[in-house]
Amino acid sequence: MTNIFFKDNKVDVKGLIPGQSIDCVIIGFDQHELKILLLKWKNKELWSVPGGFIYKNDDMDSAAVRVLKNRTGLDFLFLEQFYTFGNCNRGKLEPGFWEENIPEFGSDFIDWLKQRFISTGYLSLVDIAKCNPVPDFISDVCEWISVDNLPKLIFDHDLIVKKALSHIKIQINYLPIGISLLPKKFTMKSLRNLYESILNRSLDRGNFQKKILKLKILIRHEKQLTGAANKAPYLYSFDKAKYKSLLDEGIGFIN
Amino acid sequence: MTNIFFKDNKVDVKGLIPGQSIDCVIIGFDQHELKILLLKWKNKELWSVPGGFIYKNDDMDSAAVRVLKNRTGLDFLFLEQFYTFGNCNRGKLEPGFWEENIPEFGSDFIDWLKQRFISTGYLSLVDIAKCNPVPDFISDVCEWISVDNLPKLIFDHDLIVKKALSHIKIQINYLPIGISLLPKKFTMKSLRNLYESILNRSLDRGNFQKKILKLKILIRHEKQLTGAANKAPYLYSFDKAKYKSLLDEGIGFIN
DNA sequence: ACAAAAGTGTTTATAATACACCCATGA
DNA sequence: TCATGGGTGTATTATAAACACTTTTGT
Repeated sequence: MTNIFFKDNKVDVKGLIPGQSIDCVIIGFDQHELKILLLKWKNKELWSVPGGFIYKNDDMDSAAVRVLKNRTGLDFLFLEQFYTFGNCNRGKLEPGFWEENIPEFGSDFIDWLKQRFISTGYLSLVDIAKCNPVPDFISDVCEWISVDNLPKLIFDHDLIVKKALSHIKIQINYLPIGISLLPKKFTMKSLRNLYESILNRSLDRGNFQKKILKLKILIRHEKQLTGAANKAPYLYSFDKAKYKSLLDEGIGFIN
Repeated sequence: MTNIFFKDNKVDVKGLIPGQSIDCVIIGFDQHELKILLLKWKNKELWSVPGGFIYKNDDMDSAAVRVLKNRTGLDFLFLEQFYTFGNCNRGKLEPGFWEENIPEFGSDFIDWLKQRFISTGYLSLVDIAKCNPVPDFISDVCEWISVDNLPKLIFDHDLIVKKALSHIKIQINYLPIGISLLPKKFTMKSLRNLYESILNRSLDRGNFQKKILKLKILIRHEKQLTGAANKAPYLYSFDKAKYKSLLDEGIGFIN
């Protein structure tokens, strides 16, 4: 639990910028599908994207880094702002929601939560295997959920997730997709599956392989004997330096 | 002058969301170059992008529409959010700046202005000929300035402009470039010049023409006799319906 | 030997690029 | 009739798409 804005066991709201929040869409890739890190609210069948607030002497980006660190245990992740959600009716809940669900945090905090919030959405791409998901003060579960099978989300978080996913799709050639979402060593099939999941269409096996090999950003390693009755695939890793220098002009092997 | 938050000749700050602002990068195209609508602050050699604040019962998008309307006299323009600027040191000015420059607005407003602001940047593309630039309460000039020759800008407005221009460049195939920035009828050369200005490189004349004609979004009109000693160019206009249906998938004639 | 999936090659179609050609215009 | 810029065509190259062929693996 992030406890930085707690004081005498009550939430100290004074140090926070009012009316402004951060929401992080944290994306991972698990074998064959994209997943998103979600929080399940205590005693509710209601989920949300991890979020947080901004300190008065904090850059907004730093606040996003903090949220990410608190939920995943990870630092130095890819993190990028993608949209700010500012509709005036975006935070509506049934009356008494906060009082029922988090009475222990005190009425000052509850009043504070009831104000209108403008929230800036951040996108992060992470390797699920490295993550250590931790619930926050308002949730009891923090879990990877398939983006194809999302539960009921609070507020406008379904919109936030949708925007984030379309951001990834549009920016696919300019985001560190492979290097952020895959483990250090991976097969060509994994990499292709990843791109197929994001684009939501199948890509020709042979052409995909040819194109990405031509970019010279992959290092080929030993074969991986899977035990299956077929040819074993090579393992690959990224040449980080080449990957990053290519990223600026776009890793344009998909159109 | 926008006077909606004035009351008894003083600025009434109560109705506004504190700490949150809008900045509009309004882009036009004048013959051969991209221009941006800037405000010159009273008695200062200091310019800024038009901005404004958000009412407590106002969507952020509506606030941006209002700013645009107030500065240009125009409604129904292309307007799109592109980034939110949230560094904690982004509003620094020398001490006494507000007191010296706008004492007439009262100390409540000045105190209010001194708080930290998180500002969301909006991009608008407009036809310069249709605009009627109007200064706001803090400026005495509202003028189109070439983006290649920007004056000293206040706060982080140079960063805001830079981000907006790179946004246009990256999103070029998904923005209503031609239809927003050009007059109703235009020559092929104007259209090409526009794209060249945005991309900051020259495009082959023949290929450009062939590609855009193949999209079937242009309607050819009468020739325009320029008085020059050469073949007269055709005038074109956009087929709005076809243009808009193409935009979703990207007007992809530039790579 | 066979099925299955990996790695690579081939063919075809499409698109990008460079630039050549002819035409209209006013001096 | 000449220079200038506009409209269009062509040859070349590069890229994309479809899919065929070969290789490796375990049964």
